[in-house]
Amino acid sequence: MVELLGEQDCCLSAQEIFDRLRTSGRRVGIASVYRALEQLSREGHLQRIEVGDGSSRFEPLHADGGHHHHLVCADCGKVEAFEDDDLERALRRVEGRTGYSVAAHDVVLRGACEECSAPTGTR
Amino acid sequence: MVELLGEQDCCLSAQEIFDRLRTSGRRVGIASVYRALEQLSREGHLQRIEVGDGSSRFEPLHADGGHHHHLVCADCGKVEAFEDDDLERALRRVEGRTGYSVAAHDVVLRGACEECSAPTGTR
DNA sequence: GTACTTGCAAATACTTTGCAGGTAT
DNA sequence: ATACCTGCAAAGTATTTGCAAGTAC
Repeated sequence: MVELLGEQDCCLSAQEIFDRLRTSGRRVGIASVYRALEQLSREGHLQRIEVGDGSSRFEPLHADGGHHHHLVCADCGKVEAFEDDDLERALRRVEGRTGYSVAAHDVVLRGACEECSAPTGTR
Repeated sequence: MVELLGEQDCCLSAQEIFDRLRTSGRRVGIASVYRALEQLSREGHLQRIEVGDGSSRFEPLHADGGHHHHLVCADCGKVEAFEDDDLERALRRVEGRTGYSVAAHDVVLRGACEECSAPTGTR
């Protein structure tokens, strides 16, 4: 299961992980998936992310420092990743001002994706 | 209930709203709270926010354009608001690049608040 | 044997829905 | 009367926990 997560580049929900493990033939229980996810995020290998679909998603924190945020289509539910150095810099500046020791940050942009926002006649 | 929400400057969970209404003597059901919240966010008066505590929070969108994000203490669960123009600018730039018509954005910083991160001996 | 991990089922938490009773028109 | 809104209780979904069985030492 750790291997499976490592292969993913973007966030997965617990249910998606469970389904993939099952499809790949492993007889696991959903409880073990949650247990593993909880442990891995406690250890700092995963970040828990909420995109507003009612469930948590989990994403591996790549050791190479690459770091991204999410873009969620309010219409079709698709989740995409993006990264932006300017944004990261602005975040770090804010974090410094807060008085908190900020351990993680999370940015979600919500809107209509190109397909879903295509004006009538474009397709 | 609309009045109650209007008085709040930061986000409340459905349960908190329910409790306040009950405390203030109104005999409402939790279902009506959820129904009102759903309607108000559909109409664009409220923004739904997830801070990772397992429940949704709702926050009035003030007509005056003031707009803030959230800082969550990973330890005690406290939620505070902050705003930063630089961050907003960076977000708008990213939004323009995405190809999405971004309707809302949401930033959550997670970490230990000043009290919870106080080094031993400071209290 | 003990200690640890696992899958299943039951329990819990948050949210939504069905429905009967109430109010307004 | 019809149409709409409400509270309660039941249902639904996501997540967590208890426990018996399995594995490693």
